[in-house]
Order: sequence, then structure tokens, then C-alpha cells
Amino acid sequence: MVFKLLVVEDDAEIREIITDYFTEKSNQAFDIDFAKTGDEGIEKCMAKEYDLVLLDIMLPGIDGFTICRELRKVSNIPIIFITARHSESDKLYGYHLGCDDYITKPFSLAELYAKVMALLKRSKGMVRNEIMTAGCIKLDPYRCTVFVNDKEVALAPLEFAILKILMENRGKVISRESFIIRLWGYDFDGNERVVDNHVKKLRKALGEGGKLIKTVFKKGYKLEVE
Amino acid sequence: MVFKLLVVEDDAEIREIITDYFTEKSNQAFDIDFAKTGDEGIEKCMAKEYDLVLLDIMLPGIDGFTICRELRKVSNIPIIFITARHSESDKLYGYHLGCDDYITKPFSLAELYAKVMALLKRSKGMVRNEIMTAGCIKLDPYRCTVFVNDKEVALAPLEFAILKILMENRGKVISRESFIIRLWGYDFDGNERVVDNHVKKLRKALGEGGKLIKTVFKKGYKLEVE
DNA sequence: AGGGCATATAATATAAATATAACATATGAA
DNA sequence: TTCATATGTTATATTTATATTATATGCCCT
Repeated sequence: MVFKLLVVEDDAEIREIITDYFTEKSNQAFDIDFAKTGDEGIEKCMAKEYDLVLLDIMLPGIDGFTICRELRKVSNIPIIFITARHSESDKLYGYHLGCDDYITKPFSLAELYAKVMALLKRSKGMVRNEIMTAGCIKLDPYRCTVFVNDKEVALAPLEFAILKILMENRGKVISRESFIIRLWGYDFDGNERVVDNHVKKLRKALGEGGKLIKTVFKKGYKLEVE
Repeated sequence: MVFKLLVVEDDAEIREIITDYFTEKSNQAFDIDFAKTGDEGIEKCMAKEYDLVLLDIMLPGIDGFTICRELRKVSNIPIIFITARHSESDKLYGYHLGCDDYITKPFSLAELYAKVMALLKRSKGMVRNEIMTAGCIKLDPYRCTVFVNDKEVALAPLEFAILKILMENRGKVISRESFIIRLWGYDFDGNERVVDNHVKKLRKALGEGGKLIKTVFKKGYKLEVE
């Protein structure tokens, strides 16, 4: 699922860091468009083809408040103000005009991202995106799916769990004992070979991606990342 | 329209100022209930009768983060954290657990009120009125009707409820336990197979659309939609 | 290079989860 | 009440995952 985002912001640097951060963090799940002036902003907003708008207030031409007010006459697209204005009255005015949230500069990209995801989830009934990536492998714990080179592969529950542990600890060696404790519990008294077997199946199922799982002699397994 | 609000907060003064402000500002449009400890909070949340929860983090007993996590397993009720913890990592953790917004003490009552109203508008709009779509399936929660390829299909009430949960959480895997808590309540002590049975009937009733309901082995069910 | 231990592999057996169907009970409308 | 529909239970079939074992291969150290 790709989300269409409109960033109405005259500061080129801010546009750039948002694009970079969102693109990387989401694994290209955002299609980001820009408007550099208020006039361009209102025009693009009215096209009504975006899933969410990030709106600066002080802009060349029409200001962000006005854009929000006009937009709310014809649409209830999610709107987050992102602005240097800290005063409470500005925030309240923003909410009064029907925005969904408000973040002040300088802001944390991680926080902005979290706000966007929370709002998208609420407005679209859509999923927050916490896809993990390692090389050609992608894992979505929310949907319990795995992709290698963007092609879905089916994994058994234990294989999925093993891969998830490896991806949560990219580069780190995980011992067989550690896998067993995490997945079978302390009281498991079976054969340690069981881990090998599942790793083998996991590698096979991952195809090319399986090569990223490295055996570390006498230590365990790790997920190699570049 | 009266909104039912739950305030989970151990500080009596804060509970009081919130109540006074919200009651006056909204002309008694809020029916406000309280929980003074984490344990009371989680119990009341699970009753599933509120429109929104304001959640303090540091509480006697179970903490707010835990309440949020548990709650999100069975509900997507709007949650706003309201806490003295300012750190970015706390905020991000809150969003990670699925909260909708976050406000730090000391906070402006007007701003909290604005956030609550914005969120209620968003969540009510979505759940109550909008037709949900997933592939060839359309569900109108307001009219309680379901269409597959624009042809209406008749569903039993439980089948409808199951489909609605799946569509509200498109893509997300929902466990049998989660279905049971949502639909039968946490004190249900019958057989888990009951979910399978209703899913089976639901799939059959949906015909072609039934194929979108995927079994995730050892995890539950999800609605597949790309 | 070769012995000894570690790991990979494959085949098989076991166990577990899920689908299904038939039945029993409850609920609600006519 | 009676009928129809919805729901819950249970037993069984089917599918799938998992564990065990035996054997082959590979790695590392002297």
C-alpha cells in the first residue's frame, strides 16, 4: 500500500529531510509530492488525490490557515500543521479550522512520522508500517508476511519467528541455545539439531535471501547485512 | 450526541479540572468516567463502552503503556496519553503501542480539548458512516449491509461482526483470542473452534469474496488486500 | 592431511492446528 | 407455540507444522 502525501512547505531543506526520512523509514511506502507556495498548495490539495497533507503556516502567497479552512469546506483529508509558530492560540486556531494534529519546528522526524502513521491508521483504517528490512528480505510483523525481492514467500510459524529474531538482531550472532529459550522456553529438553532443521527450511524458503543467514561455527547464526 | 470518556489518572486534581473544563466547554456533551489505578483502568477499558480514553502513564499498579498494549490487542478505541514524561523515546513508545496522540503535563486544557475533539471527529467519522471496501467486498457499518461485487449478501450478526473487525484491521492478523474477547467478552470460556465455524460460514456466504479471508497458521485470520 | 567435533540434510514419525459437518441448543418473530 | 434462524458444541477429517533420527558433509585444529 502506497500513501500519497502532500508537503506544503517553502523551505527546501525541510522538504528534503522529510522525503528522505519517510522514504527510507517506510521502505518506499510513501509517494510524496510538494507545493512550495500557498497558491500551489491550495491547488494541489483541491485535486483531492492525497491521503494526507503536511501544511506549513507561513508560506509565500496564501497562508496555511487559509488553505486548511478552504480545504475543510470540501474535504476531510487528514491535515497536520507543521510550523514554527509555538503559541497556544495558533495551535487552537489550527484545531478550530479542522486540522488533525500540530507539530512545531524544530521537530523530531521520528515523532512526525509516528503522528502521520497514527493518523493514517485512524483515517484509512490502515496499518501502521513497521516493516523490517535486511538486504532483499522484508518482514511485516503486523501482517505476518515476508518478501524476498518484493515477492512474497510463505513461511511456517517457527521459520517466521526465527527470521524475525534474526532481523531484530541484524548482524548479531544468536546461539542455538538462545533460539531455543526464546522459541521453545527454558524447559525444552529436546535435541539442539531442531534449530538447524528450521534454519535449513527457512533458508530454502527464502531462496536467494537465504544466503544472508550465515552460520557462525560453534556460535550460532546471524543475519549478514551488507 | 454524548461521548463517553474514560480518564485513567491517579491525580485527583487533574481528574477534576478535566471534568470541569470538558463539561462546561461542551455543554454536558461528555459523560466522563474515571479509573484511579492501572488495574481499574484496564478493567474499565475492557468493558468496551467508551468512545475515547485519556491515559496517564505512571499509575499505581499496571502502567499506562501496558494498558495501551493490552487494549490494542482487542480494540481500536482512540487513546491519548497524558503524562509528565517529556522524552522523545516515551512519546515514540506510546505511538508504537498504538496511541493516537500524546500530550505532556503541564498541559493546556484548551489544547487537550481540541485534540480530543479532533480525534473523536476522525474516529466517529470513520467507524460510523463510511463504507469500507476491501477488494470486491463492501461493508456499510451504518446500514449493516455487505456487498460482494455490488451484489448484496445476507450475513448472520456474528458473521457481520467478524467481517467488520477484519475490515477495520485490513491486513492485520487477528487472533482467535482477540475475536473472542471482542465478540464474546473476556470471560467467555467456551471452545475456540467457535471462531473457525463462524469464519467458515462467513467465507461461504461471501462466495468469491471469502477468498480474501486468509488463515494465518497458529496466528489467526486476516483480510488480505493489496 | 586427518581426526574429531559441528553443522547440513533428508526421511520419517509425531503432534498440532484447522476445516468441516452434524448435531444440539438457544433466540426471536409470527 | 411453532417455525426459522442463529449460535455453540463436539467429533472427526484434513492439512500443516514440528521433532527425531540417522547419515552426510563440512570446518578447524594439530
